Amino acid sequence: MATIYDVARHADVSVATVSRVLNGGSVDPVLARRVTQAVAALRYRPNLVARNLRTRRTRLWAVIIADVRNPFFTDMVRGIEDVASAEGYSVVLCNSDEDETKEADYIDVALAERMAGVILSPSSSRTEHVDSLVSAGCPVVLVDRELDGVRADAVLADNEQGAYVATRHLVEQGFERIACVTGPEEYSTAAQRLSGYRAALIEAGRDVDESLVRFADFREPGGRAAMESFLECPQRPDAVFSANNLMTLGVLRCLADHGLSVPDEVGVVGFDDLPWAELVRPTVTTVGRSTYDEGRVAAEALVRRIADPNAEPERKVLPTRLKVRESSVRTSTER
Amino acid sequence: MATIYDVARHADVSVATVSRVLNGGSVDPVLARRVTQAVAALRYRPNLVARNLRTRRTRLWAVIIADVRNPFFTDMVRGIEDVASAEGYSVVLCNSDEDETKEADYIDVALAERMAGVILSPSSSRTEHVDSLVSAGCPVVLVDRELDGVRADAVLADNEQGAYVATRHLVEQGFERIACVTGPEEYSTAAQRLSGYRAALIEAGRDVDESLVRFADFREPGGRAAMESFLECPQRPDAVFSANNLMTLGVLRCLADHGLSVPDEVGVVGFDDLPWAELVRPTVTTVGRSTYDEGRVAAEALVRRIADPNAEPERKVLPTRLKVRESSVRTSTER
DNA sequence: TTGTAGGCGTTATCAG
DNA sequence: CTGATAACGCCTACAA
Repeated sequence: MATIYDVARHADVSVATVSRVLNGGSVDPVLARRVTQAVAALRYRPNLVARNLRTRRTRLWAVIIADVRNPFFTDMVRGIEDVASAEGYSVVLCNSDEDETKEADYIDVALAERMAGVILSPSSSRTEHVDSLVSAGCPVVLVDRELDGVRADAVLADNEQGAYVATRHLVEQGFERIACVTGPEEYSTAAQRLSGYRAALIEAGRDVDESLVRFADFREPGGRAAMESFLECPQRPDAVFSANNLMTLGVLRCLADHGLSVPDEVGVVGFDDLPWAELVRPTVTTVGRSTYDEGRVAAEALVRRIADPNAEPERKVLPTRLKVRESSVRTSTER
Repeated sequence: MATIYDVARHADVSVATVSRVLNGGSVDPVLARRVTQAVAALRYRPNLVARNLRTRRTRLWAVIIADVRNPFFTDMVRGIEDVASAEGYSVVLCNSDEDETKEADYIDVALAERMAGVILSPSSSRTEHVDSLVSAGCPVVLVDRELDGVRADAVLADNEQGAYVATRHLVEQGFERIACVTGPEEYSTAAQRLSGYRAALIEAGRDVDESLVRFADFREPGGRAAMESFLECPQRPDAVFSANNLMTLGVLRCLADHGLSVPDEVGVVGFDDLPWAELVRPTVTTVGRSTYDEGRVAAEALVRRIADPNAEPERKVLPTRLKVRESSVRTSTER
């Protein structure tokens, strides 16, 4: 593979001149043309590794997400990519798979490869890995999930409000025993969505029955298992609020397996959109959010952070919107 | 950020010794311990950019996929990641978004960053970008889609066979006018699946009506539009074979919008699994494949290719399996 | 076993 | 404007 020296020799100029035409310094048009031709002739491509070493920076962002199979994250990535590409960065996606160890590994790579910035949706409540990014001076933006005590920008959904509205909707529909399947207790999203659920029940003058709450794993099998366990209760719930899309899928599967009709026997509302929410019968009521925008806003925050490493961290909360569909609406003759 | 020189000074040894304890050379235990302590004290992390430059290699794989929002690709990535991590590589995911330009950009990055290898599902039939990888000596494995005239390993599904079985199934179910929505004409997968569809019709003694074939884009809106156009035909089809998962989603949406019942008015079979195939009513008949294995096999091929850059390229074809569900099965009293 | 020194491919500084 | 040359941080002969 040709180096800048080969090009210089071929064009009969110095490496400095080659570097200048490559990076836009001022250089005699005649020499510039010779260089350009040599570059083409030798199929020369600058070695970014060397350039990165010399300039001590990179044009790469690491986006470390908790689950590539979750449409929420992949949709969000689109928003990130668009901003990144407009700003001249390339995005590499890393899938931590809700695994703290993998997350730590990718953070190490991002740090060791001196990536220009990191957008992270943490897969653990341990702050040490993120702290290592922050303290190393690597620009980092948290997305979707926040971390207590970490001085970093964060872009989040209005989890509590979204869960509150969803639960209140179930109350208004006349459901009596409303259960909640939330995520791992240590995740901010799980806690906030649970908290919104509780707030709605309390506001309605109901007492919060802790036996109707499950902490699952934000994945499909977890949602399914949680629903399964509800069905074994002596007093089975007549409605469920599920705190993310994948678990909603599991809840619906479980209900289908048991031949329970939705919403007549069990009403369902899920946090996060589902690409197929309107295809399922019944269609699924969801708490939607502007996923693409969450990505875009996070990317813009990263751009700002890179430009000004010492700026005060910002915490941006984006609104959610309840999309009422069939799974939560009782037919009027019911009850 | 500390360098290897800082560590050497702190431990009162030479940089060579530090390097040796870091990379496993033989070194006096006493010195080794001093080094380890210095590393910890200074929070030293080797600069991979410098290491990569010096060793002229990387422990990074680029996985360039055509669509992060397609569950097929993200599932496949899991298979790749597992092998990569076992072999000591890190995987960075790049989303070309079915866009030839983005794909070219990511290929450039992979090349310029001197990544150890690339797994690619091409977003175009142009071979020049892939050729630039191959001719630069970068190990590359094609996955899902193959490219004519490119000397690279490829891991594929048995597209023709899968499409053939799917279509034959529709024939056997008594559907008369079976349509096909395939992908962009230049993609091997689109062509092979169309070819399997045709083969089944011909075998059944039917003539292939080209007005029942659409070349869409492998995305949801494309599938929807294609189905829409079928419905405007004077002789509307009574069944559809859709050549990928996202387009199947679009087809189903279109059918639902028009209030057409599946499978009684229109039978549906889709290539690729759908995570929610069994949740939709009716459940969806699909041509499933072992997605995780495709990723695993591709990764293993890459490992082999890295070990032996001059090995003869291999072309691996993995089987598919028809999963018959409700969307393609006519009730016996029908017709 | 240990240390010295050269070089990986660029960019940046400084004379000319 | 152009061209030598010194870093960037690390690994690795080679010599001790």
